[in-house]
Amino acid sequence: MDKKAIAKIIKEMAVLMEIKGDNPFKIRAHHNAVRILEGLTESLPELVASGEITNIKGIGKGMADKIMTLLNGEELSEYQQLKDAIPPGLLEIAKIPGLGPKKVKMLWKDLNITTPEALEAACEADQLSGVKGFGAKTQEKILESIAMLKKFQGRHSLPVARNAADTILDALSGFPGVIRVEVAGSLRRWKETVKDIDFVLSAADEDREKIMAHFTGLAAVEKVVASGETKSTVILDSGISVDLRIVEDGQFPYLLHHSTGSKEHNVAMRQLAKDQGKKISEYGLFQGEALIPCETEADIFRELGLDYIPPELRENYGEIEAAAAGELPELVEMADMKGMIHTHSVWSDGANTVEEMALAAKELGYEYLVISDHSKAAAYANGLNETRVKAQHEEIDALNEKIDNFRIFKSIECDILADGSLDFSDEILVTFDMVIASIHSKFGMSEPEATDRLIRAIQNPHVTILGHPTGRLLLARDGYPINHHAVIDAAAELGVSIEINANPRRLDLDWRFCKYARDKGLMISINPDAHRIAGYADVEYGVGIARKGWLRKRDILNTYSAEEVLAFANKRRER
DNA sequence: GCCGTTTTCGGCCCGACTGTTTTCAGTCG
Repeated sequence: MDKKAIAKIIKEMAVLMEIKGDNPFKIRAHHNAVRILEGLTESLPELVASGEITNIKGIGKGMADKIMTLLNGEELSEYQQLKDAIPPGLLEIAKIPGLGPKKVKMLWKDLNITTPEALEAACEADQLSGVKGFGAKTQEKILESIAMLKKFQGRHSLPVARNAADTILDALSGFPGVIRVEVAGSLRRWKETVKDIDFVLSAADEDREKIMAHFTGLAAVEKVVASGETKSTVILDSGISVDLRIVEDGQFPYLLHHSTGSKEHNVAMRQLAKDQGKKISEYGLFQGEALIPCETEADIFRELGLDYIPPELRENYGEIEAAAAGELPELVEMADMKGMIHTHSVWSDGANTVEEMALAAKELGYEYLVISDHSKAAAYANGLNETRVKAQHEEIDALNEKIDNFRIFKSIECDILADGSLDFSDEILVTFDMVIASIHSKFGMSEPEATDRLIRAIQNPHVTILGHPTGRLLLARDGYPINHHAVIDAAAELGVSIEINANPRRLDLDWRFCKYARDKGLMISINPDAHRIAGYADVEYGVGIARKGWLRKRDILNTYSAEEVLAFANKRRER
């Protein structure tokens, strides 16, 4: 059983224990373990085998034993007992907003409701309103929640969320009485998908009501879920839930920090404050009863003895310790990006000509463009055969003559075949300035097979960059399973770069592996995979994810000049 | 279930909103 499956089971155990009514701290320990597993970059079997796993804060002997049992494919008796004791449909019911473990248990014990379908029927038959703690309103809300869950998957892609957030931010920032307003939450932290959007806003007490009314009355608002003096929640017509919290301006930085999260970062920050004899909440940083005045988030961090922690890093994955030690990385920025790598043209499945793509990149201030159309195996994408490759190279040579102060590199997004070989011979590959190798077929592999396939591919000396390493499509399909650890080690060893595919549907390499890759000396490339000029804008998502992964300018291939990038490709070929 | 060197037992972050109450439990972030 792999890490992902183990995390899923421990998570399920936590929910089952909640419904059962177990010790809340035991439950929290399980939730913590899930998060640790999800963020783990080291090989789980190795950590367990060496016993190192119990050195991870939050994993003790008990949890290590559970993990080991599952890892060995053995049955976990505690899990089986929980499953035997609690009907499986309750797990689905627990996902319905507004229904927590206590109410789920009550539905089960009092009404014998154990499936979402039964719950829906019971609501329609008005059977809930008589149960203690439930009422007509609750019943109505459950029906709405069930309908909403059916309509929307619950998470949203970054472009959908950012567009919605920008629109609301515009509407709020110009409104009378608004002093400061910012997007917080997972969107500010650059998570790869978001569940909702959080706004924090400062205003005088007397202006709150009209600002709240303005917010809940916005054209994009489909439904007002909750509306209070300091906090409101709405659902937009696009299906995203949006929270707005309002405080007086003096509290703004504390609320911004609190609402940005992550939850785990906040818990650790509160503990840190407590250790220093202070207390932090969304209302302030306190020494005893006295507020420690802070104008900005940076002031808050400074008062706690920390460097400013950029929102992207606030996941409690070591950023607080690094900030205390003055060892936070100087993160890569959009302005550092010098070239567009991994782009397509009309030669394969792109919408613009090479010339149009080049002129647009130049216009945006970039110094070079790497054109990497699909190779012949990608027939569905009008992939290039050997003859057309030659013709495209002639076109690129001519354009390089014609366009001043700009460089177009000849490249190819070369398909990795099932056995790990590439679909062009070395005689053809050598004619490219650099080669991106990607998998586009035969996704149904086991982890060892897929890992081996990728490593074999990058062992070809012509390969410069590994494209979208897992092939995942966010919110749509999981990638093929790979051992990230092994692939990153191999790439670092060979001098091959791995891309962060900046398309917001991919964002693959996952940010959780970036820091490990960086520390292995791997060069990361932030690539738009642009199929049209507008696709260049996706680089911003890639930079956001790279920042989230602790990457600095020097870790990113396309922050280097055209000559340096070419040198990188040539150096790999010489190895 | 995890943690810790003034602890191996006794803690474990904090507050708003809702609905169903008439003072609060449950849920959420």
